[in-house]
Amino acid sequence: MESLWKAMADGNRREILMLLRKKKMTPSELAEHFHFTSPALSSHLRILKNADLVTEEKLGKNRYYSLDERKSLEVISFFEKMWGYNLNSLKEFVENKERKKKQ
Amino acid sequence: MESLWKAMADGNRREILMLLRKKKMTPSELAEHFHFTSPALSSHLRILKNADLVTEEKLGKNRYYSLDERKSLEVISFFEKMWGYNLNSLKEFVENKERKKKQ
DNA sequence: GAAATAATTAAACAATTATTTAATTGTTTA
DNA sequence: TAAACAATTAAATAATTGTTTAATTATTTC
Repeated sequence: MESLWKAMADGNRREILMLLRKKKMTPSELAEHFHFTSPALSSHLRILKNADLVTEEKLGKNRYYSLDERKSLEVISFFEKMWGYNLNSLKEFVENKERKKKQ
Repeated sequence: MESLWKAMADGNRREILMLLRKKKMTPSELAEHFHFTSPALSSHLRILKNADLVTEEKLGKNRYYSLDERKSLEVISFFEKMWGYNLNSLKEFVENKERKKKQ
């Protein structure tokens, strides 16, 4: 839990996660979107991996990183507990948003 | 958004938030649950306040801190966007959890 | 098997964040 | 109005995190 929050606390790392939403990517591909060196990127990816926010897959000389969905549930349930969102009010929240979208 | 994540990244601050779930509290009351000095506590409270996670209310020589619910929605919708939870799958997630609870 | 590529780890340095001690502000009450 | 209390701000120090350069590992290709 601790490592998850620390991992999310950095804006660059959140951006990496956003980039990984649609497809798995190698560090080289990711690097095109940032200004730091590859060791810096590597370090961010390791932090995300230790927090189970991404998974790593070796293929020849490339490594592919992709989003790991499991952790998001953990964070959402933390927020439920935190703000006294019981499940019903979270459901209401979702439904309200749906209503707004349709307008 | 940035300050929100930074604020949540610290375990002590998350604990403070947990303590504030049920009732508003003064720094002195909060201090009973922690080992750090009051300036340290003060600093954490300021960080939480700047992130709009708590509100402050002055009453005589006391100050009461309470949870500010608004921000939680912001984080939840970030997670929705991030993990491609569209609202329906979030609703499903909620409903699955409800089902499990009833068993 | 040498050269090129992809990515990492190690070590040093820079920057940020957290904690403490000391001093200060504002409020109550004797 | 002086003493006590609640909490804060300021300044210094300690601890953690992030970034860089340099060296290393693993894989492919010529």
